[in-house]
Amino acid sequence: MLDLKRIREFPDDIRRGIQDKHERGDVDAVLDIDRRRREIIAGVDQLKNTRNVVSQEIARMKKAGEDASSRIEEMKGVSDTIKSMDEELRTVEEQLREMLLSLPNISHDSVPVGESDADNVEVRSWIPEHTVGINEESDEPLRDHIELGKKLGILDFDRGAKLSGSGFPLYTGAGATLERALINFMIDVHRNEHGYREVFPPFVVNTASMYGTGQLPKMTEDMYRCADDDLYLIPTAEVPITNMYRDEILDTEQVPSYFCGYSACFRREAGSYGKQTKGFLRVHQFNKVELVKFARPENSYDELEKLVADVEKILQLLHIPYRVRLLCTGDTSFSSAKTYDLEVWAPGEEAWLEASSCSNFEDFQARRANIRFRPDGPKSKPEFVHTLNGSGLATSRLMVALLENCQTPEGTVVVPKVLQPYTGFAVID
RNA sequence: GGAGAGGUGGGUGAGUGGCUGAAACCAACGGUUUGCUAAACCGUCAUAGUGGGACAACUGCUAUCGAGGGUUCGAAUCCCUCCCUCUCCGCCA
Repeated sequence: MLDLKRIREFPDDIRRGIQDKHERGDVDAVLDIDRRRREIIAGVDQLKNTRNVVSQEIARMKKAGEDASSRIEEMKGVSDTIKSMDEELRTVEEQLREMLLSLPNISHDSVPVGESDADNVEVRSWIPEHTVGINEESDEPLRDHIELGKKLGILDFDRGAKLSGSGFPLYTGAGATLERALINFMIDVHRNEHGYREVFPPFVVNTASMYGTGQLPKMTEDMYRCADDDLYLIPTAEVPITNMYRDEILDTEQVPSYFCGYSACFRREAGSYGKQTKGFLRVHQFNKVELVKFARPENSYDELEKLVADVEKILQLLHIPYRVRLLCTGDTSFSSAKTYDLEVWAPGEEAWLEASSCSNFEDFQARRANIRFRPDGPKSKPEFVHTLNGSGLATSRLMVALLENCQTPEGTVVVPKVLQPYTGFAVID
């Protein structure tokens, strides 16, 4: 949610920002309704004041044994007016809130203006000195992850579909072990080397949480919902982890703080059928280790760079080639002010796959979720924190890259050194 | 699923219709005292909206005692609905 005062003061900037982001939002309507709201407040507060004053007087008169009936009669009318004005105010504020909730975050100045993926800017790329598998010298054609998965008996898409439908992958044998190893490895690196505190969140959350991080109201059709309990399956651990501190004021020393946590992620991917649906590329359930930061506003962009570096470290340790791209305004998500995507190279697909998205939301989520902190000791006035998060990383896409990069000409897969303590085996064959 | 209990400020916890935005205590913060620490004492100690003011200091008003509605001149206090938490029993991983 944007700051209403900021909209009042710089309406043109907001209009342009919304346009750059290719979102919709009627700034003038917001300003109109805000003006109306303040009118009502001015009037009704005045009336409440008289009511309070006169009520006190009535109390005093009664105590003194005087007759207060005329004053009481007078106040009946006032009370009725207050009631109807309060009702109108509530309606107006609800409208305003809905409008504000539907306005996107505005991109940071450092974000290139652009329309789509084509306008994203590659910031850097990284290629390991040596590959884990052996593929460059061989004449054997590279296999893709589906073929590898089938041949090695580690991914069973058909039976996954039998259980739940397409897009619900089933890992078997060494595949299941490898998946678990990846998760544990990533959490350990972030916890032990990057200073993140580990959390294990619930996988379903209530609507307030979904509003807090910005999934609601816009992404309703993309989420799985348990209608009987009015709970949603989380599309990312960002939701529960960021919402841990919803409606709280953090102490000075609690900011910045870093959290990492694993969760399964559930996405309906409505409307994307037919696109990249084969194998692991787009699934309804996947595993992800998420990084979340609560940062001070003045250095949240430094925190974003560090966050990206923390994710890169994982890929480097796994010897997986990747590139970092800065998303343009049009490709940046609704809630984010600035986003870097990390894309891993999948040689079997001959494609870059988005495996991580790292964003600074500034105070957009914090304002929605009402997460504040005292910037300068226990007496200082609360301010909204800046929230950041990034996938560190999503295992589905990572698994594709890993299998395809670490395959041998014989069709086996070499497990990267750093994962071997977690898997207990060095080769999948 | 059955039966109960309860939701008040950072915490504990008073408060059953009007000088209660809310006692008291603890924590925290500032200070006095002190060789240092401790103790003691004094003081400060919510958030938001809206207006004045230089979008300062400061200040007026309004709101907030789980949420919403009702009764009343007036509600933390009475009534209704909902939400949440806890305890016991049953069932179950």
